[in-house]
Amino acid sequence: MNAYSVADPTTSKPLDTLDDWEVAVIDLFLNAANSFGLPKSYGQIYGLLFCRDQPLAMDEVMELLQISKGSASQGLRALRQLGAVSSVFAPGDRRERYMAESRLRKLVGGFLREQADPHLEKGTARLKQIESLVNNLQDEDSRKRGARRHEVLSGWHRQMSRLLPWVKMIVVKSDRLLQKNSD
Amino acid sequence: MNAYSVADPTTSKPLDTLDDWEVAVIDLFLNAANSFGLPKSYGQIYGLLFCRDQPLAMDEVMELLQISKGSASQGLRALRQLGAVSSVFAPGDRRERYMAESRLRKLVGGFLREQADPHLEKGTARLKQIESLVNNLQDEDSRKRGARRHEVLSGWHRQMSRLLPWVKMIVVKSDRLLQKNSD
DNA sequence: CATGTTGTTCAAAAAAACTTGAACACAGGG
DNA sequence: CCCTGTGTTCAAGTTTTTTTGAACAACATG
Repeated sequence: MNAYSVADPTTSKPLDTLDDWEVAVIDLFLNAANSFGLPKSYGQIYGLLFCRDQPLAMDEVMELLQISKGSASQGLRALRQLGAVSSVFAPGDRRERYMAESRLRKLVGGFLREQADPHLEKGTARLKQIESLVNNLQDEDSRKRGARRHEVLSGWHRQMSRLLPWVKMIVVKSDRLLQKNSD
Repeated sequence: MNAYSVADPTTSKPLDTLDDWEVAVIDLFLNAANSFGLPKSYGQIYGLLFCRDQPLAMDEVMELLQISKGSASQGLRALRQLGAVSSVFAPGDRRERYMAESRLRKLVGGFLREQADPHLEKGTARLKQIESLVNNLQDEDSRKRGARRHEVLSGWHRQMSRLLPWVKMIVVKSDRLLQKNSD
């Protein structure tokens, strides 16, 4: 047993508790979420669903992870938004049930679409703003220095824009080389 | 003039204040640092140095950005560690002076080396731990499920390990295509 | 409709991350 | 040696982010 185990002996069926390896996987995703700048509860929720064969309902997620209704609701929404989680309805049950997307290319694609792409767009606007501020400068030397910096930033922006499609493509390519579609 | 301008009229030389475009660039890097999971002060410091032709000393950074000694010291150390900032000594001045690295491939390389590589290493250890926990399971079906999940995670880990060198290479390649070495 | 179930929202509480500044260490001069 | 300029450290304070839970909306069901 471990910290996530449910104490109540009347609910001691395996699916109501977490195995030790599941706790380890959940913790792995908790840390991963952190390094991607996402709340740790998102990582926990994804990790839990990732471990399970059967989709889970929100109250089961709350119970197993010992998190609040609010966290579960917001986490599941964000994960669906990222394409990391999808939902299904079991016949005869009004509750929505959630399962993890475990194809890496989908996860990477969703993350880049939601996080990187918006940044690139904002970057375009910011670069324009900087350019105009630089052009307003009176002093010749200052304007030249500003213009050089603007060029460097534009170059970075261009390269980043080129890089992203490659990142997606490489993941797909590895995917095919491995002759699987589940990673 | 802007929020970063120094009020004291006795120090009104251009290099003691920030141009509007510099403020915009600093803000750009502030936001970028945030999205890379770095403290915003790191972004500000890098942004300031990026704008300048001449290397700045720590007290100049503090003054221009209005940040504390501690932030400046820690920020500069971290940025040097990342390879984003290098230091030089001007003759006849005991202070260390700092300048920004503006070659994208160096920045990306340093970031990946300091952030991604350690994660991959920790991942290897975690995967071993998970594997052993899975192998300890008594129940046949549980063990099988755990083993499948471990395989998926190992596959992701492998793909990520392969992806990183490509990311570095693509940046270098663009670098050459552009026939420049300053971005 | 009244009721129970499911899920969302959001203000307040808690936790985490960042910044500050005073104390400290170190290195040259004088 | 002592003093001054430079930079680091870290406990405490501040800010930001995340989590919580009670109130609320939506909806099916009897």
